[in-house]
Amino acid sequence: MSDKKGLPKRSENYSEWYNELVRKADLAENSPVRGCMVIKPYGYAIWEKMQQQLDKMFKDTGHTNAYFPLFVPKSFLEKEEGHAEGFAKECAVVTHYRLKADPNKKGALIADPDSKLEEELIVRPTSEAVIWHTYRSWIQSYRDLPILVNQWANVVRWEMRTRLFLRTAEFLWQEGHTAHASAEEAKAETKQMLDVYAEFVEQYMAVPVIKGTKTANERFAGADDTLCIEALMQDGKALQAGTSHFLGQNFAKAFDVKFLNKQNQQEYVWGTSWGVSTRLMGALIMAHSDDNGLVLPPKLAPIQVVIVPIYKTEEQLNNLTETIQTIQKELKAKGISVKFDDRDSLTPGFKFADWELRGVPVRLALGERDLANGTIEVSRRDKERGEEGAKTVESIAGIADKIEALLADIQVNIYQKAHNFREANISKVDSYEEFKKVLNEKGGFILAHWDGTSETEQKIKEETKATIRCIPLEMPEEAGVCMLTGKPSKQRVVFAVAY
RNA sequence: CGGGAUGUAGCGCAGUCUGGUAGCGCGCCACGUUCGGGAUGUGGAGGUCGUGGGUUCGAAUCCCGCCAUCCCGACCA
Repeated sequence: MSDKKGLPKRSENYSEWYNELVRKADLAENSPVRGCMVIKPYGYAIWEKMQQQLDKMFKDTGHTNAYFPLFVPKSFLEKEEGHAEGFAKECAVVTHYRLKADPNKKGALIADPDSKLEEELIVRPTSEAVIWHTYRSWIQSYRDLPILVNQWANVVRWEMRTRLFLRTAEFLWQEGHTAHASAEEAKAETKQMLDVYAEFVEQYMAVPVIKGTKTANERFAGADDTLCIEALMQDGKALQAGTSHFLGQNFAKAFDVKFLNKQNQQEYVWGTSWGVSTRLMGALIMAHSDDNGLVLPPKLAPIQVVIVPIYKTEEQLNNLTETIQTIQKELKAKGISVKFDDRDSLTPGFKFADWELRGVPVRLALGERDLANGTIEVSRRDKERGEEGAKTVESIAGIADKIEALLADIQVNIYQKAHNFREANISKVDSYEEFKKVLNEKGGFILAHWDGTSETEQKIKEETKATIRCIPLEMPEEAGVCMLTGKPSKQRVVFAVAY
């Protein structure tokens, strides 16, 4: 037993635990380019599962995929004022299209001064600008609407401080961009996609979220309204898991996108955009994992069941292999992904720890003893080592049905644990003193009254680092007074320190 | 962009003060013994000491410049 191979404890250093976990579970690593990451095969497999499910949900709600270019002419970005201001400080800019040998230094390359671009190209920080420019030529009549398009892409935002998955300079995401003939329809779309995100995060990632509206301060640059889902991490900090924006007619006006309505009148198009990114990976990791490693919900685990044979001789392995392959076949028939870990030269103990680290929901261990008894050892990852029910011995007969049920149970249990944690970490406070105290000692979501002004929000942020995560959609109205200014308030809002 | 620190084997580090054959742990390769919770022994491979210059008989070590990275702040849907 050496703890050199173990993770730091969450309780001792949460952020170091996170960093090490991402690395040790083979999810991602830092790249030679500052702020950018290499997503490793195992991490990418999880992202692919997320993509597949989300993509299905988008298509089920009538959307289709398309692809727009990586580069945005600078002039496009200038068109929507709020949008330009919001992103200008973090853009990668392409100025040249050719390299040449450096005359002053052998073997070195420089940007060829003769290849300077007439107009600089911006690596997209988001695609509203290119897409609305394109929509201009796609839309003439109300008959061309709505346009319901999504794209899977990478974007670049030159962040000062980055962390694997949570904030990287380049990240993968999807961005939906829709165009509608009326404000009502666009608003309904905005809400619909928020609901899709919430369903995905809760049902598949097993992470409970609060749906809400962003305050003006936190709103997307160029939107009239931003809806979001907010999740709570195990260290008491909030993570914005997805956003859906009602763009009003802002981009239509900036890019002159009009349509002729049924009354034969020109009208500006109404827009929405919505996105989730590889940051969801961060949410998934932080919401469920423990000091032994990753804990993955079965619905998103690339490997749902791993089988570890326990043997001494090659002959013993051969005896086990037959039974294991039968079990493997039965599980696969049920659509369960199974890995038979027959790596020689690694001890069972090492494999147990290794698969725990990688978050595989169910582990089966089979040895000679089991074979003689017709049994198999079943371990569930959602319970900690030694916890009641973490490990059981089951009969091999009918094992596939049991595992299928177990996977479903794990999915529910993981959600329930995260939900219980969040409920235990939502506090209602009525004074600023209490607010600061709870924030310091406990963290989590804090429900408090706020007078609705940006000044108050700003002041609280400066003094406590907590921001208004959202004005919740599904919480009863309640009269009260702002905890800072004492002015009247009709509803509590959600405060938290955020990632 | 301010403050602090660090660049030595794939990874983590010692060696630098006081210049003199480049080391340790993990990992890797081979073979043996192991194998029901992170095994172990023996042998082996692997290094432009970030980079450019200077001082010196001799530089990882001293001096100057540059580059890069990390941490704290500022910044951040």
